Amino acid sequence: MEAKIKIMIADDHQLVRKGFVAILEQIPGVQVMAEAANGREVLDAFRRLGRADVVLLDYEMPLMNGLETLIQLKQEYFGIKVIVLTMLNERSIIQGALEQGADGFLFKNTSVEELSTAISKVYKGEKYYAGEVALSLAKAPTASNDASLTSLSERELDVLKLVAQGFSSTEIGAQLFISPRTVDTHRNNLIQKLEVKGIAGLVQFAIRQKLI
Amino acid sequence: MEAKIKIMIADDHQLVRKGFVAILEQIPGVQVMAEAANGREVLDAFRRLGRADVVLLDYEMPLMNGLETLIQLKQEYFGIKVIVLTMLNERSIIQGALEQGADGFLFKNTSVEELSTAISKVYKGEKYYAGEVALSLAKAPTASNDASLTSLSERELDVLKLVAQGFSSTEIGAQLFISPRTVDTHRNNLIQKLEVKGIAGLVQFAIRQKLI
DNA sequence: TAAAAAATACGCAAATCTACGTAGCTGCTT
DNA sequence: AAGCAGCTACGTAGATTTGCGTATTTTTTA
Repeated sequence: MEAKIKIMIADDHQLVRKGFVAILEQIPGVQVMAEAANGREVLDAFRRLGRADVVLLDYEMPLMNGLETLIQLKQEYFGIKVIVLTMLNERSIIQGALEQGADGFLFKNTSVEELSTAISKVYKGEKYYAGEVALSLAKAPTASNDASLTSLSERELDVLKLVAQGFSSTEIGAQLFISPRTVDTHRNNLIQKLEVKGIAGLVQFAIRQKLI
Repeated sequence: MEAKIKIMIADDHQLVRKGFVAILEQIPGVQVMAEAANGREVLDAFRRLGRADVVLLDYEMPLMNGLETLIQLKQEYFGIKVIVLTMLNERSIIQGALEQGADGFLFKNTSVEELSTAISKVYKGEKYYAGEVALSLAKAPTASNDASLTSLSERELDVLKLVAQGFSSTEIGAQLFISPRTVDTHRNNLIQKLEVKGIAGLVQFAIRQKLI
């Protein structure tokens, strides 16, 4: 009999996480090695208990989200297999995960069978992406999805957050110790970069990116 | 030996739902009678399979969310016990559920033990609310939480939606066939009613209320 | 290292928003 | 019928946003 596939699970919602554990324990050939409520706990667990074969990462997590965790894991543990799970079908999430070398990508509305398939494939060194992944990537990337946060400068991010919180240019200038006119420039550049309409569009973007 | 508690589960994410099933099946005295991906499926299942003892409703669901389902169930099935589950710790959600007679209220980061406790208590006719519930309700309701949508007029809602989408007063006036000044008035009344700062605050409110 | 690109900062004018008021009209309740 | 709430409309004045330029500094790239 072969050794079981050692799995580590990260999801911030305890009930959901325990649910995953319960599901996985019903899959033969799989062994849940550890659980974590966020990315940091995953790294801690690796240091304490040694490496897992496959890591199941929920994307939406506090402290350290799925993408950040994926990057760290791939960097520190050569050959580690990671499957990213998410509830949100958003191009930016998918793209980020795939760029960082996620071995699998699934949505939370997939079946237990698909999860099982993904785990064994990924374990064998293959990739497994849910069908919706290709669909989402096929969609022409709009600036607001594509440019996303990475294309914004530090300063622009500062300004964006404050704008989205309802501060005026004058107030923001005072907080950042820059001229209100400079704040205007940043705001305008943001509006252009993100291809949105006015302050309202910026607030929408900020909220969707969970900046506020 | 007593009859098992018949439970119905509703959650739109298949993997999460299956996880709940797996968890519940490990709890003695409990029997999962049916699953549903949304509120409508719950009502269908009741009609097809008869009533469950306890219904576990995820709040966030498409087609018919937890609150709407709760209302329907309480209306059509006297004495039915319902536990509402959610990921979001938001006063409006909690308040709505309790007002509509939810017998239990839990967050998705509770433990399996607490879930088990809640189910058996609720089955016996008692109420079970997670500790955070009281905390959230204790927080003084701000206008933006309290006044919420109900205190806004139809026209104000129209204007709010358009403002949040980034249209200017002039554009909105053209769309609604009213003077831009009138749009200004509505916008200003909204800002006052909701006690928010400017357009940014309105957009935030609109998004949180899922108006856009 | 020089050229190019990006980030940062500021000016100006027109459009817009914001915060005050005022006021006629409609539909509903008392 | 009077009272009330909501919708509509307008005015003024100051603050703010927005669109369009320009310039300096920093970073990236060739």
